[in-house]
This record gives sequence, C-alpha cells and structure tokens, in this order.
Amino acid sequence: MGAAANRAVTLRDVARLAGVSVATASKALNGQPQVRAETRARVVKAAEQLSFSPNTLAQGLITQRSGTVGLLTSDLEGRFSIPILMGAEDAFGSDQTSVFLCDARGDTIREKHHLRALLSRRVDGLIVVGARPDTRPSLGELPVPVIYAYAPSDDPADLSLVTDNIGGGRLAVDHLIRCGRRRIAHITGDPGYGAAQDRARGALDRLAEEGLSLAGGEVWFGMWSEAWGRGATRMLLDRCPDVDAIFAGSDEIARGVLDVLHEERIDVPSQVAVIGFDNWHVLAANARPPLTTVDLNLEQLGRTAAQRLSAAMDGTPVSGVETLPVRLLTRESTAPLR
Amino acid sequence: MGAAANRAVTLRDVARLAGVSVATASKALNGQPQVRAETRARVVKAAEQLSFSPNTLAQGLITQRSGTVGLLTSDLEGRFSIPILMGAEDAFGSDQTSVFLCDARGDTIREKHHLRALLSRRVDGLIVVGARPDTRPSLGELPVPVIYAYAPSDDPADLSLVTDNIGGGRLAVDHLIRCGRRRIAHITGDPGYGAAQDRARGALDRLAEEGLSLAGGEVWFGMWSEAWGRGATRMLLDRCPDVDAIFAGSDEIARGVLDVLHEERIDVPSQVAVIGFDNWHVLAANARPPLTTVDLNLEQLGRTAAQRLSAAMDGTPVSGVETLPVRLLTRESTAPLR
DNA sequence: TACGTTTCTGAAAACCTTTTCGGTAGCCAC
DNA sequence: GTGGCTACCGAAAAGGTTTTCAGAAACGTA
Repeated sequence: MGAAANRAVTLRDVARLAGVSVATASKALNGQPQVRAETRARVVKAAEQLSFSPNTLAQGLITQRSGTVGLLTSDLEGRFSIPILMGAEDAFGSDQTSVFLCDARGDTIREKHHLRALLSRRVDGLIVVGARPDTRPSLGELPVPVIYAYAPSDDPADLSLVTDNIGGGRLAVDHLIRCGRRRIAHITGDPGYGAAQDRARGALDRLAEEGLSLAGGEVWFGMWSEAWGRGATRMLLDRCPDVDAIFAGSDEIARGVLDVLHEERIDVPSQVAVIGFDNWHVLAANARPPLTTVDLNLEQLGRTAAQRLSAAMDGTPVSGVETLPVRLLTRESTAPLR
Repeated sequence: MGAAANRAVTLRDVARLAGVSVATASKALNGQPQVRAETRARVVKAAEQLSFSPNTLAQGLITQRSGTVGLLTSDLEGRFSIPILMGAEDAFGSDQTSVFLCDARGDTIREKHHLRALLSRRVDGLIVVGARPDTRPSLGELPVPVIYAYAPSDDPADLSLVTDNIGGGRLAVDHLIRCGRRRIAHITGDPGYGAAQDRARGALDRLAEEGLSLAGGEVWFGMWSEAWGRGATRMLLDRCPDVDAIFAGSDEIARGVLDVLHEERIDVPSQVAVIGFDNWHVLAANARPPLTTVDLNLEQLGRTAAQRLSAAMDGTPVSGVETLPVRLLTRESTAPLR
C-alpha cells in the first residue's frame, strides 16, 4: 500500500523551491498583503508542485488553536451521535475545524480517559452527547468551553442543548387532533426517563386544551421496546376498543403497536392512526405503513451546538438550557379520518 | 460554563514549581533513568498539583508522530463505522493513539476534503470504511499507511479487510441443515451487490454438499428492504408452500419474512426457521421471535484493522485482501425440527 | 546628489516538548 | 590533594509554522 514514508514536505522545501525565505512563503500562502503578486504566484506554484500541506500541529502550537473540537459520546449505536456529528461538521464547514469523535460507551472511566486524550490534544472545545435524554453529571471546570447536547448537564452554569420533548408530545397529539381523532391513547417507555414524562406531559396538555382526556384513561408507561408496544396495545384494545389514534413514545414502540393492529385486522390509518417518536429511519420508513413520527432534528442540534461552541470559543460565555424544536414528519400511518 | 480561559499549564510551569529545569521535568515525567528518585517525586507532585497534561501537538512535532489515526467513513447511519471505531479504539487501547472519525456521507468531494484535513493533521495512518461491501476506488499513494475495511480497495497493492460473506452464507445454511431443514429458500437484496452474490454463493455451495437445491428453485434477489422481504415471502409461499427454512440476506429482509409468516399463521421456528444477516441489533433482537442471524464481527474487524495499521506504521508493508470470519448468533427464530 | 517614502523581503523569536551533550558535585582510591 | 568515577542536572537544539521588526531596494522629490 505504499508506506511512502518520504518525509512530509515542509514550508522550508516550498520556500527553497520558490527561492524565497520561509517567512515570505508563509505570508504568500496565507494571503498576507505585504508580498508582491509575482512572488506570491511563484510560491503558490511551488507549493502545488510539492503538494504541500501545512502541518496543523505546528500551526496550532503557535496560534494556540488546534482547529479541532471533541465530540464525546456515550451512545453505543451511533443513533444520536452520528447525526449530531454531521450537523456539527456542517456548521464548522470547511473553516478548518475538524471534529474528533470519541465513544465512551457509557463507561465513566473510559470517558475520563477520552477526556484526557482530547484535552492533551488541545481541542478548542467539547461537545458532550449523552446516551439518553436525561441530565448527566457535569464535567466541571475545564480549560476549554463545553456544550452538552441531547442530555443536559446537571450544572446550570453549563450550556445544554436539548430537544423539545414537551413540544414533541404536543405536536404529535395536535397532529392527531387535526386528523379528526378524539380517542387518543399514549403508549410510551420507561417512566424513569425524563423524556417519557415530558412527551406525555406535552400530549396531556394539548389534549386538555381540547377538552379531551386520554383514551385508556392513563399513560401506558413500560419499556422502550417493540415487545412492550405489542403488549400494551393488546391491553389497550381490550380496555378501550374504540380508540382511534395511538401516540407511541418511540418508533420501536410504534412498531410493536402497528404489529398488533395488523394482527387484529385493524386498518392503519383509516381505523386507528399511529404516530411514533424519534424518526429512527430504518424502523420508521420500513414500517407497514410507513410511520408518521416526530423527528428530533438532531442535525440541527449538532449545528447549533457547533455555533454555540464557536461563540464560546470566541469568548462569549454561555450557560443555561436551550430547548430546540422538533418537527413532525408525516408518512402514511396517519391521515384525516374522513 | 466557565470558559476558564486560564492559559493551559505547560511543562515550564511544572518545572518552576518543582524547582528544576524543563529538561529534568520532562525526563522525570517520562520515566527516564537519569533523575534522582526524590527529584522525580517532586516533579510528579508538581504536575499533579497543576493537573498538567503534556501538549500532544508539541510532542508530535518532535517525535514525528501525532498519535492519531483517521477513520474515514461513508456510512450515514453509523451502522458499520461505530462498531469498527470501537474495535479500533480497543486495539489501540490506552497507548495514546486516538481515532479521528470523519463522515464523508458517500460524497467524493467531501471525502477529499476530509482526507486533506486528516493529512494536514498528520495522522499516523488511515482506516477507510466503505458504505457497502463492494470494492471502492483506492485513495492511491499517500504519505501514511492506509487500511480499507469492510469495502475493499480496487487496487491489489492496498490492504483490505473484508467480512467473509461466502462463509456467512455457508454458516447460515449449515445451521439450518443441522436443524434438520431440507427445503431451504434464500431471499436477499440487490443482485448488484457483491455481498448479495457471495452470500448466495456460500449458501448454494453448502446446499450442494448436502445434495440439496434451493427451495423455490432460485435465489430471490430484490432489494434490501422489509417490503421486499414481505413480497418475496408471499411469492415463495405461493410457489413452494412446503418450505421449512428461509435464509434472508439481511436482517431487514428477515423482518419482512417474519411478518408475512406471522400473518399466515405459520409458526417460527417450528414450521419454518428464519435466519437473518448482519445482526443489526435493533432489528434482530426485537423481532418476533428474536432473530437468529449472522454477526459480522465488526468490532473484530476494527481491532484487526488497528493491528494491521500499527504494523504498517512500524514499517511492515502490507497488501492484499484479508477475509475475516463471521459468526452465527442463535436466537429463537431457528431450532431443531423435532 | 541626498533624503524621505513606499514596497517588499528575511532574520529571529515564539509556541511546547524531547533529547543530546556538556557540566557540576560528590565520592572513592591513591 | 589529585584523578577518575558516577550520578544527577541544565543549556540548547530541534521540530514546522506564524509574526514582528528591521533592513534592503526602488522610487520620487528637493
């Protein structure tokens, strides 16, 4: 594979080839004004000829900026971190900032290790992505700015970016109401998750505004799995056979819901509308029928994280919790009643 | 969040606090022998007190090693790259090598951009992960060693690491045969994928050894989707109602297969055994029943990639295509006939 | 011609660490 | 008291780049 260990070409090589000093070469390549056009051209040509690329390490050493930020995640599947990473990369754009992704796998000592590694590589900032949307311990005072994304920090002095779970719950129910549904049930995951509580809260709020209450009488908390989605749906149909819409707290649960409805020959969406949460593409798009769901806008979250981080790196101190809107993605599992 | 822009502490600060020169401090911290135990202790204490962490950029500048490798992927979902990343991190372990993940999103110009960024950060090596398990264009001659993982390079002078799709096909069919099945069908994805061809090839080989041929008469090529899994299964049941096992070319397809079997009240595994491919956890583990599947061993792939890369970085030139074994993961969708 | 001005170039310092090599101090033996 | 060890420490160079500042060259003006 051609180890091709020919020593990397340095600015000195370029300067020599162009017949100038390294100082001039540097200025020529960086667009500094105090260099004659003709000289600049010569340097640029030489650089291209040698396919020179500046040593970022050396640059970082003197500018005190490494041009890298760390993305520290605990997310084994990459379900959240990859979209956030893409958003962040987008926002930093080609302005020579790269993003370092480290996966701590939910392990505190691995997290510490990665943190040390990132810090010793002099990252200019840090984005911390939690595995679940609940508060997580703050990393404390660090020599670089930190943004917590998805899972907020427990220290209000930090800046956290979270998705709007309450708003998402409202949005889902609002959509169902607009579809003419009145007997709406909510099946969701582990009640220990703040996200489950918030989504339920949003749903209940919107229902109350309409003078409605939950079909089935209560929120069906359980687990974040298809199996629970199936089990809860069976119980729900038992207790409340005239339900006309189900809001599932996650796409996994929604898959279970759809499964049982299908089994019972209940048509979706004409008899019962189903809406999920997360827009986990492989689950939602492949569902039968394709699943209307609440998209978390994770790329946007990543972009915003990058922007806030840029601001913080430029010295504007930031803190608090910022809630980012989610959006409805309609597919075929919901439709107006008539 | 405490921008805490207090200038990072340097070795000079440590030395000053310990009352020694920077040279001595360096030697003390790096375990060099020519420093008195008492002095070393003083330096170590000072370093801890200031929570000093050496500037990797400066270190890299003189050792000519950045202690980072790049992981260049085209995989939007993170389905492949995250496990490979974890395996690679494992293999490099805490021996101060970090892994830089960049997502090119299947876009050539983005790939070029990331490549430049990585190279200018002086990564010590590169792992390139393709989006699909087919050959991809070589990056050509680079100043650092490169390993192609998952998708092999089209240049035989490169080193590529791929999963054993033929072996996987054999393994799947072998398992079904051991379960006493004789009328085995194969539903798989896009025939344009080498992986689809290889898996089918392995399956056919193993069947031939047993003197069997494929139930349904042919391989059912189609698309990598649940919908195709459903459609193909319906056709299959139509043409060949006595089938007793189905080998699906991916877990997504297998989900479709299970769906239709369930719909037709055909019990899995007692009447028909089903096996998938990929071990995409959210799909396979949540299936009804949980899906026996072929695990790609991607973490192992990542570990091996890291090892080969280390070897290459140490000067051993490597090339060719290395095929890594996959393994069977039995859940409940397969079982002996009786 | 002498001087001031403008325009361009280069030497050198700085960033932080590692490593080499010379130097100092202490010790022992003569 | 001298020479020769050993054990320890520090000055300095190196790595590649940017930036500052001084100097050189070219030009115009008096």
